[in-house]
Amino acid sequence: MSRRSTPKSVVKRLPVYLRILDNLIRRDVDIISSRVLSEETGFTAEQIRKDLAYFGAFGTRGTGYNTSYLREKLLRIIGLDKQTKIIIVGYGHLGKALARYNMVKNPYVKVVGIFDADPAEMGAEVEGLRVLAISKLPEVARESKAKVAILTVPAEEAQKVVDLMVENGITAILNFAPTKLHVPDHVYVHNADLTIELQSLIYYAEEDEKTHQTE
Amino acid sequence: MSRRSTPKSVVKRLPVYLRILDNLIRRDVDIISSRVLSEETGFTAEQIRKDLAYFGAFGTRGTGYNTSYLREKLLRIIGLDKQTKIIIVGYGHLGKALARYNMVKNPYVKVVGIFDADPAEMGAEVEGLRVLAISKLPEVARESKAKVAILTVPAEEAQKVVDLMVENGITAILNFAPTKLHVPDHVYVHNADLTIELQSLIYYAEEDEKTHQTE
DNA sequence: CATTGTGAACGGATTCACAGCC
DNA sequence: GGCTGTGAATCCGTTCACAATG
Repeated sequence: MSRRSTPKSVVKRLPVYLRILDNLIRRDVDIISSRVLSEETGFTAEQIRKDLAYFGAFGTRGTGYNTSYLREKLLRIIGLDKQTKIIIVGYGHLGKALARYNMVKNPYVKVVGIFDADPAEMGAEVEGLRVLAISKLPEVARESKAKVAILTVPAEEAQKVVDLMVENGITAILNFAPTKLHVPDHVYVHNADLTIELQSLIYYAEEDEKTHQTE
Repeated sequence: MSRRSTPKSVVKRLPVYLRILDNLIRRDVDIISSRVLSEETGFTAEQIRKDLAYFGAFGTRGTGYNTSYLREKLLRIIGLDKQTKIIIVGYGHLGKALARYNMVKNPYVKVVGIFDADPAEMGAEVEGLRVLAISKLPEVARESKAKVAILTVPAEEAQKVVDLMVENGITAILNFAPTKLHVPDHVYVHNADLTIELQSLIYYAEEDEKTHQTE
């Protein structure tokens, strides 16, 4: 299960499969074919089979995939089999929303620290967690051994905060700040600048093009 | 400037260029080379030249690109030369954040309607706009001629809301709901399920892989 | 016999290498 | 001389077609 070389395009689809499987299991569906998964996800059946085969042979020929078994495998592959600790830095509108968002209430993820530069927000209680000054980040990150961070600070402060995160063991960052982050090679950054997502959407707004759902 | 066939990969990068140009112009930089744009964006210089050349020859050989001129061109290409009207449906934590987010305060975009199913949220004032019942969506969408929508309702309600949007002229949707949307061919959906983005990030959290910033 | 798993073909996007131009 | 614009080569991901198998 070499993480090293998995195509990014595959990794992006794995959580989608997981979500569908969670739904199917909740509806007591035991077996699912790549064909039906295709209908639920919008990806082609071949692509789904290739994606899954990438990590091993999880299906049964002639039958399909066992939903619970596949779910276990996917949890393991993604790294959600144990609860992931994350920190949130930036407690503006977006940081607040994310802290309260379902994402963070689901069983796979646990927020272990929320930080902000603005003293006015400090001390606020969110889901039993106090908002702390950024100066407390090193302590919390090190003690919790959190590896994942969500960044929603203003662009001007982003790089400084990222340097601090990286120094203290963070290796994966979901970046909402509208700026390119510079990080060492072992750190993974996923940019999710919502302004940019909205602007590329606008490009398509006026035209009558084929539908292409993008993740 | 055929919108019809532009590669999606190119479209995703255009707003990034725009953001850099805005910054450069603010700092009174007149000329920029693809090399420097490359450093600012993380994309290769060749790729940037190809992307821009896709829409015409905007640069000057031996010199570079005029920042203001290129900005004008990009605004036109993306469709931001005139203010884009958008609606936001779903006024939970995330919808609230987005309504107040900078994205929406920037000059390119104007929110013309905010809707929610929950009467408790209705009537709330956001930036001079009242939160309305979803039953008012058709009227507002038609009168404003808005083409772009941001969707942050729960998964169960998403499809119903989308059908209503599409009936009333929406052609581009930024979907935060964790579900696949079914839309006619002329409607473009961009999925931005934050749970999924976080989960694919977690995949990378433990490994020591090369940095690959993704947009 | 239905459905998975996969080598081969294909196509789209990126990189290379250089011609064209200021 | 320096930087853009672009055809050719390459790389990577998707689709096709089918062999493998419960």
